[in-house]
Amino acid sequence: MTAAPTASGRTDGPLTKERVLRGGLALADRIGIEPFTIRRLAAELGVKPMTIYHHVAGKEAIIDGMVDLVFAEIDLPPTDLDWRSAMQHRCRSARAVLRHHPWAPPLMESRTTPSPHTLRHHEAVLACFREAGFSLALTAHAYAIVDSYVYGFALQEAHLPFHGGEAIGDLAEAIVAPLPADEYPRLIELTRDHVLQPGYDFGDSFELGLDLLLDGLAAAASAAPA
Amino acid sequence: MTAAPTASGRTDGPLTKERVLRGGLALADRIGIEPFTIRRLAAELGVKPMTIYHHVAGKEAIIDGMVDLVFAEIDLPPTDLDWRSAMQHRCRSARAVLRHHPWAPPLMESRTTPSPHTLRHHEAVLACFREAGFSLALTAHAYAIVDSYVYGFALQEAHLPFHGGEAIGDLAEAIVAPLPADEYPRLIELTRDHVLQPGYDFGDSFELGLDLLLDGLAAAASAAPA
DNA sequence: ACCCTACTCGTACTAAGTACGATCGTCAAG
DNA sequence: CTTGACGATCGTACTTAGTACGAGTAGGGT
Repeated sequence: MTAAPTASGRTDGPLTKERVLRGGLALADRIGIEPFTIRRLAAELGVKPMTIYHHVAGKEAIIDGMVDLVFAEIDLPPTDLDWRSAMQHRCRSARAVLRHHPWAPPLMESRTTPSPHTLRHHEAVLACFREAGFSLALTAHAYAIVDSYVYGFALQEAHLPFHGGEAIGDLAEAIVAPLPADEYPRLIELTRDHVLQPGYDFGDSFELGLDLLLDGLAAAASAAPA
Repeated sequence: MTAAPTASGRTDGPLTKERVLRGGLALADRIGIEPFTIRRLAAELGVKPMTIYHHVAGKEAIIDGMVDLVFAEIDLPPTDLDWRSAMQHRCRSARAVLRHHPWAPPLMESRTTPSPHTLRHHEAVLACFREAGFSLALTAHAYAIVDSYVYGFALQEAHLPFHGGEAIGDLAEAIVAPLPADEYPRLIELTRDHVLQPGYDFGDSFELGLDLLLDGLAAAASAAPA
């Protein structure tokens, strides 16, 4: 057992599971999940590939651990707010976190072995709904609906080749330009007259959709309370 | 020699791009996208691996083509319905299609080279909103929001190890049983008293969430028309 | 008969995951 | 100080996968 794993920002010393996972997170953030390999992670950590296998069971275990670290970054719904504000905070946090880990969204729902932070997160979200008076059935619906939206939005955002409303022109232009204008008029119209206009930001849609869902859930909850 | 070269009964004739893609679709539906390999696809098609490369550019091109086939299966919003019914129909169709191709959701948004059916689909969706009087800005929002929800829901559904409300018990039980009851009370409560109850179906949440979004968009559209 | 073209495939190179066993640093017991 | 045990590290090599290269083969047109 490795002693003294206390320091969080330590870069030297013996390799630990912690350092493997944090290194993996940094590497995936930098190069994405597809070219993420054990060999590259080993290079990132300054060790040889097989060294890693003495701290984790394999690549899958590394991915599992990295996903759990991502869940750990997402704020839980604050317990001192009304449920709507709390969920809004949690969903905004999730989106912000997932923007920094674009590789994560497709993986977060595909892990079948639950990890501690993941479980704690789900527990807190469920508690938020239940303590607001949501029935079990409505809680299950709300849980599925809100997560679908947040992950789906994050998934789309992750695959956009631009961020924050700049540098969008190149790609959108490159995609739309060669299209026959008479075949895809709406697509071209939207791109040229809206997406390519200054100030456009795909992410602006997030708040609107989240508001629609939370408003709708609030109405459903008051229509059929516990 | 071109006729029936192999013993196992499969469609004969020379290999075509069409047959490669359809075979890939069938293979991915059967085994998933992770173990999907050129060699396995070749075996599925009754051919040697390198033969495939004379019909498609590479594995990426195969995935692109398969994703486009999936888009082709999704109904376009019918033009003879009001926009809300049309979008509802399109979204239900999308969900139904994606349930048959659980590997597809994470890939459908990551293709940067648009294919014909994909473009036609997006064009039709945009036309549905625009012809209903949605402004460009609201159309962009609606497009992002609805797709986030549909893909996110499909993504979750794809990773559930059960379908249609049966056989859920084994896994849910196996996951929840070893959890400390005092640490995750809400999680256990929801699982035991709702998810494991007869008649529960995760997919039932889809309609509710879709209704909330479409209702909200309708309100937004009438509040701020063209 | 001859060649052109399309189609198929054998061989082999590269990259990646990882099992096996050797090496090495460290430290307690003698 | 020596010794031996143990955990961390790594060299080597096996396996699977994508795919480049070029050889064989079958029809079809001249």
